[in-house]
Amino acid sequence: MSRETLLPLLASHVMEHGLAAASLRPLASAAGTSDRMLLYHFGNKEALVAALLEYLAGMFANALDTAFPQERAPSRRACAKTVYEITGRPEFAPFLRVWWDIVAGCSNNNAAYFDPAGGIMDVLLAWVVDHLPESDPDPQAGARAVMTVIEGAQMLRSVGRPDVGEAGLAALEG
Amino acid sequence: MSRETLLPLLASHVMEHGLAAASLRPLASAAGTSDRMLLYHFGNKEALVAALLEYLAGMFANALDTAFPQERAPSRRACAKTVYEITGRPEFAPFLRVWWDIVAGCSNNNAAYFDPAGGIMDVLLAWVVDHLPESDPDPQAGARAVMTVIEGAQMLRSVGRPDVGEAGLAALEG
DNA sequence: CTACAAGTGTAGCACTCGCTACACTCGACT
DNA sequence: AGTCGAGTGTAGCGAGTGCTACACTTGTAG
Repeated sequence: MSRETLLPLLASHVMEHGLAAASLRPLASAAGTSDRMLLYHFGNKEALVAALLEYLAGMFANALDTAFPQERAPSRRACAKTVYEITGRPEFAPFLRVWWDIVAGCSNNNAAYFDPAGGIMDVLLAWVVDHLPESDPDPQAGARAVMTVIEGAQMLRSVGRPDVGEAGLAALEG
Repeated sequence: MSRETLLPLLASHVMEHGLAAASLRPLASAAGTSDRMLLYHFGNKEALVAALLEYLAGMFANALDTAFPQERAPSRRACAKTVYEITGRPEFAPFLRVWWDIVAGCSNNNAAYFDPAGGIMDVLLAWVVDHLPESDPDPQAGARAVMTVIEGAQMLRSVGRPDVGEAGLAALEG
C-alpha cells in the first residue's frame, strides 16, 4: 500500500461523498487502511488533500479525453454547448461537486487548493483551444471566451438557474 | 435578543470567517450569546443557516444598490465589466467567499442553500436588466448573457485565472 | 546472527461538533 | 398570592476531528 495505490481509492471516496466532508477515518476505511497509515504516507491531512487534488486533476483530464468527441466543433458556440452538455451528464456530477468545493477552498485562501484548481482550468482551456474550429481567427481568445461562458453556465446550473446560463451560451458569438 | 437583533451580528461573523467554518459556539460568542440560545431562537443549525442566508441575500441586494452606479451602462459588455470590477473590490470579497460556499453547498444537495442561492441570482439578474442600455433589443436575454459571463469571470478570478475571465468579458457582444 | 529501518496495529489525547437536561429568574395574568 | 411560560446559564453527552505514543513485525544489509 503506497501513495500510488491509495490515491485511486481515496479519490473515488471523495467523488462519492464530496471533498468538504472528507475526514481521515472514513477516507482510510474506504481505502482499506487506518487514519494512522494515511498520515504515515502523506504526512498530514493538508498534504494528503494536495496529493488528492493533483490526482483528481489527472482523472478529470482523462475523463475529458474519453468522454468528449475527437473532432473540432463547428463554432465557438457549439464548442461551449458541447462541453456544457457533456459536463451536465450524471457521470460528471461528482467532478462538479468536488470542483465547487475546490473553488470555495480557493476563495477561502486555502493554499493547497490553488494550484490544482488553476491546473484543472489550464487543462480545460487547452482542450477547448484544440476543439475550436480551424477557421477561428484567434483560438486563444476564443477559448477564453468559451471557458468563461461555460463556467458561468455551470455555476448557474448548480444553483438552480440553468435557463440563465443556457441563454448565456446561446448568446456566445462565433 | 431576538432573531432580528442576532442576525446582523451572525452575518458579520460569517462574512469575516466564511460560511463553511461557521459553528455554533464561535457564532454565538460573536453575537454575545451562547450556542444554547442560538438553538433556542432558531431550533437547529440548519434553520439558523437558512435564516442567515436569507439575511445575507438582503445584505447583498443592499450592497448592490449602494455601491453600483445609478445610470445605465452604454453596452452589455460595459455593464458586465462594471459588475465585474465592482465585485472585485476588497469590500466585496467577503460576499464572494460566502457565495462560493453557497454554490458548493448547493452542489452537495444541501437544501437550505438552494433557495437563497437562486434568490441572490434573481436579484442580480434584475439589477442587470435595469442597467442594460435602453436600446437593448432584448433585455431579458441580454441580462442572462451578461450574468453568465460575469459569473464565469468571477469564478476564474477566484481560482487564479483572472486573464481568462477578462478575455471572456471582452468577447461579450453588444 | 544481528542491527536497523520501513511499515503497521492499538490505544488514546485534546479538542470541537450539534444538541440536550435541568435548574433557575422574572414578568404577566388570574 | 400563586401559576405559568418565556428566556437563560451551567454543565455535559456522545460522536467525530487531526494527530501521536508505543509496541510490534517484517525484510534487508552488514
